[in-house]
Amino acid sequence: MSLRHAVLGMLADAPGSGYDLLKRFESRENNAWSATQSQLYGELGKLAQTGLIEMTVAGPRGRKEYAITEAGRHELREWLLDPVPPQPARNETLLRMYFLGEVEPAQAREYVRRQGAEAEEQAERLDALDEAIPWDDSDRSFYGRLVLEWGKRYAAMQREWADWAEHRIRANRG
Amino acid sequence: MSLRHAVLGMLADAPGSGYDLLKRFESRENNAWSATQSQLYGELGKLAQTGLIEMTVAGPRGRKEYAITEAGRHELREWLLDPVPPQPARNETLLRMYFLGEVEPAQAREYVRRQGAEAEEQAERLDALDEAIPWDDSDRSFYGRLVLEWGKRYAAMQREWADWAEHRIRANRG
DNA sequence: TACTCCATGTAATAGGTTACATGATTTG
DNA sequence: CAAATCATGTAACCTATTACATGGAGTA
Repeated sequence: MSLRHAVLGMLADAPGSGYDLLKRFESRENNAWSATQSQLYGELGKLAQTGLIEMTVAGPRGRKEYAITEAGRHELREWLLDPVPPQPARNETLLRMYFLGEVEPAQAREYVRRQGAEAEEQAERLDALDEAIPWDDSDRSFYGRLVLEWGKRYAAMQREWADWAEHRIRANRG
Repeated sequence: MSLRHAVLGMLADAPGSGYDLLKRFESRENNAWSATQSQLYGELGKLAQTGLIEMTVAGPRGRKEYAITEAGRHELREWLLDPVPPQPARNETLLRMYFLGEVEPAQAREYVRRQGAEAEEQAERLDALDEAIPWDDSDRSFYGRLVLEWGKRYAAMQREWADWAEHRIRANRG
């Protein structure tokens, strides 16, 4: 149940409406978690009901701004220090790799090449993001940068692996 | 809907029962996809109903062995050559990173250190797996090895990142 | 005979996606 | 005033997890 905690964490950073959080999911948080609009509003309702967050400002157009409560902050800290349960791996790109013997080597190569190209694009997006964000000395910036660095390294690893794999397919399968 | 394709792919490799596939998920495929027993049996039923797989042998203890059909193989190939839709990122470990400002620097460091240790264990598991698997010249082995290499590089990247992050926290937060 | 492993299934619940529906406010 | 953006919500459906339930076959 991590959406719950993603929301708590974001509201611990700063209060906001469902609409606000949605945008935060689309930009920064993107790297680590995602949620649909539908899901978000539902979760905000549940969190408010259980008292982990509360509505603080009612704005125009039915805007509801929420803030984390003490109970919510407590829940967030508990979750942060919990041992992370092993995550069920779900990587569709990688899953397909297993079965590429079903298609022509040229198609397999093309598939891998494309993964590499996408990783490169991702690396560029992250570099741009890095330069666009006004980093400061806050915890938010500090830990955010660690996450961004993770993303960069992940993208680089994928690109290097794709290059390697492409050559191997050419050498061994044609 | 990738479980469907994971099952098709595994049955394209070799026929098997739900029980068999479950074990394959737990070992090799582990790196890329996972499924529970419950889900698997349900999916096998649906695939059989739509004719993408068929029961070929009824064994002892109600054992039902399935094989992929021509229609199933066709579906599998189509899926393999489809462009991979962007995957919703869901990485709980990374998600927590964003919010580590909520806890003491020492606790944050410990959290990151633990991630590094787990990555190292994973690397060791993969090395052991590599040596334990009787690789041959088949497509299955060939592409399986590419996936394994991906896993090794991923584990290495995580470990290096964790080391780096740990030092950074110590230097900047205490 | 007891234990382990093989083997399949269902029900309840939770989590996630897509589509539909509606309307206010701001800006050019 | 038209268009873009802000803003929330619901319903239907699909996917995934946990727990429960049952029993056959092989082996020490």
